[in-house]
Amino acid sequence: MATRVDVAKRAGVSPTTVSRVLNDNGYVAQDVRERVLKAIEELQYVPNRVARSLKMKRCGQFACVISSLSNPFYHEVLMGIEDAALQRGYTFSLYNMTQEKQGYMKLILEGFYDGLVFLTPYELMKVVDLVDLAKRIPLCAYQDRSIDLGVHAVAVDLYTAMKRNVQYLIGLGHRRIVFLGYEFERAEENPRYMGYVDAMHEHGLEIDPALVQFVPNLKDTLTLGRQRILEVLNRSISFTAVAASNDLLAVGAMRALTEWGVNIPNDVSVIGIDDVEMANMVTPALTTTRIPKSDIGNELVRLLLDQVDRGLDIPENVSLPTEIIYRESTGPVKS
Amino acid sequence: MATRVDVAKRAGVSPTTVSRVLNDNGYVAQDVRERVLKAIEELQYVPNRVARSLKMKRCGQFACVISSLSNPFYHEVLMGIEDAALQRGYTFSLYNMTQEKQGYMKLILEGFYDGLVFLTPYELMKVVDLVDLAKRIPLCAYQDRSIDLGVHAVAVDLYTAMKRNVQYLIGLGHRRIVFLGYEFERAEENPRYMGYVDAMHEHGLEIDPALVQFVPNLKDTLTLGRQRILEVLNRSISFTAVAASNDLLAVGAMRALTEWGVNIPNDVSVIGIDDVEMANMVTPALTTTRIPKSDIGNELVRLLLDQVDRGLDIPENVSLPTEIIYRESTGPVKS
DNA sequence: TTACCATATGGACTCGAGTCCACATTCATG
DNA sequence: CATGAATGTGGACTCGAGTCCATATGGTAA
Repeated sequence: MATRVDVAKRAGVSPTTVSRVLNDNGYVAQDVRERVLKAIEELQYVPNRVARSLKMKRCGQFACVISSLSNPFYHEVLMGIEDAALQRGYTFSLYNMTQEKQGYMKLILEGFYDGLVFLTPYELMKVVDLVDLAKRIPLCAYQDRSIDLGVHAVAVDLYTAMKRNVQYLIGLGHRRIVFLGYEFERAEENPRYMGYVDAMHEHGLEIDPALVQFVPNLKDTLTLGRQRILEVLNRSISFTAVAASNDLLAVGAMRALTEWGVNIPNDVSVIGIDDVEMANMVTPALTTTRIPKSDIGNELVRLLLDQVDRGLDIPENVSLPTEIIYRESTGPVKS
Repeated sequence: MATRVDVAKRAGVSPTTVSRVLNDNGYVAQDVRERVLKAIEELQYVPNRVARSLKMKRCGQFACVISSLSNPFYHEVLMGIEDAALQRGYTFSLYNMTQEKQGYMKLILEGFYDGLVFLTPYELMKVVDLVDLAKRIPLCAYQDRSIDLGVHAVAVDLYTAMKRNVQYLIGLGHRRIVFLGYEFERAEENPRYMGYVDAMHEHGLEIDPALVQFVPNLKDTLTLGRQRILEVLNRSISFTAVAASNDLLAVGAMRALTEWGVNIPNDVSVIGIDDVEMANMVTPALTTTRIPKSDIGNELVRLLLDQVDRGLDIPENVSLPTEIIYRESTGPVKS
């Protein structure tokens, strides 16, 4: 690999001048500039980013920690991150981190990254201790809880999202609505569950424990959704709608219903949250609340670079809006 | 951030000694070692990987170029890559590259990566000119064609995979078998298509052009699969089985069949290739040929590090075995 | 003519860690 | 006791690029 010195020799100038040409600062005579550019061309010279990083104390790279590549929700977020990052000359590394694999945390602190994006469930953030980490490296996170993480964060208002979904179902005449979602240690930190509860209460509807189906926060979301609804069906609990916490759970629910010969949406309506690609693929197409996933990615990068460039210290919290996408899986209650 | 010099000062030794303690080479007195370790602990010192990389001309990182995160096939490959890489102390950056975004190629050559893994369709590899690129940086690729890329590559024998699938269908009594897959410029470079053709011919079956359904190599594989099969159904072309080139196409086909009220596998059998997670999620569960995806990731990393560590120059080609996973979407022809 | 400023170029130091070499010790062996 | 090997430590240079400062030339205004 050719270095700056090689280029300088070939062009008959000093390395300093080569730098000036490359970074376009300081004075360089036109003919010298051309000679240097020619030498660069001939030697196929590409400046060494490692050396540059050492000097500049900025390496133009950040790490992105996720915990499951197979969750399609994160794909679009990642695309948003990549777009925003590359646009500003940043690249990013992907860490597929789980509770067991935290050893890699140290790798991340080795100065190879200007910042860190956390795209993992809250459980993992808690274990890692984000606040402490943020003291050592610029950091931001996406989170789906209604709590203050104490670090720069992007969130969407899932409380409103779920509440709106349930209100919509109630508006269609549904009364026996199954909640399908994750269980948090503290219910009040669970925006989706609270949205469900409040929407029901505001319409004078009781919460029937039999209709509240919690699912552990594991990999196989689709299967888990199917299992919960199969159980409800097996226990002959009556219901006319399912409000799922995400699209994978909703699709799992749809699969269970289809297996039982239950028609969607004539017998039971199903609504999700996220609007992943699959939501528009299944039959019937899933009505769901769209989360602006690539916007989340963009905001995460913006928050990160704000810290890197301007050294912002006070944690900023961004909340992004959502909207219902009406498709075929929901309909009025048949009398 | 504390540096080696800070640690040295605090421990009352020279930076050289700190290096010796860290890398565990050369002689260090026991009490000195302990003092240094204590200083490291107190200062929360982490060696700077950028500086180390500059000196060592090895940065412990490679880039992985893919062209679609949403293709679930690559997830497991990526996991395999990550596992193998992190195990050897390497991290990797993800480049979600498309034909339009090749500008990033230059970023990759800036010495920030020890090697490059290509996980993209052949079309992109061709445009980028892998052979030329391989002269500048260690490189390896996963490919799904029966051609020699001229660089280190991992492949699976898709010809045999498809041929075995079709033979299996023929063994179940099927004669009118739809081929659903991508179209290559040269058919002889299309292992899946050739496998289909040869299996048919070996059983004395003609290739009916109406049964050969090519699909452009675009993002929305699932939808495209559905569309092709819907068209076959609309044109009242008779068939009793679909041999799809991958699981997404197969699932798309299943969706089309279900929409038409065609029973799987009683009326039509469907078989795929890949065995992505979704294959076991759909109803009925998809019979498919499993491709050892995480093994592919492992092999790719091995090939890459062989080059980095031992400077292997002669392109090595690895081929991995496959097997049929029998599930519910295939069955004998009903008379 | 002198003074000053814009233009143009190179020297030398720096970033943080690795490493060769020089220089002290200490210890065992002939 | 002398010699050499094993042990222990630090100085100085290096990796490749950025940048401050010194220097040189040309031009213009006082």
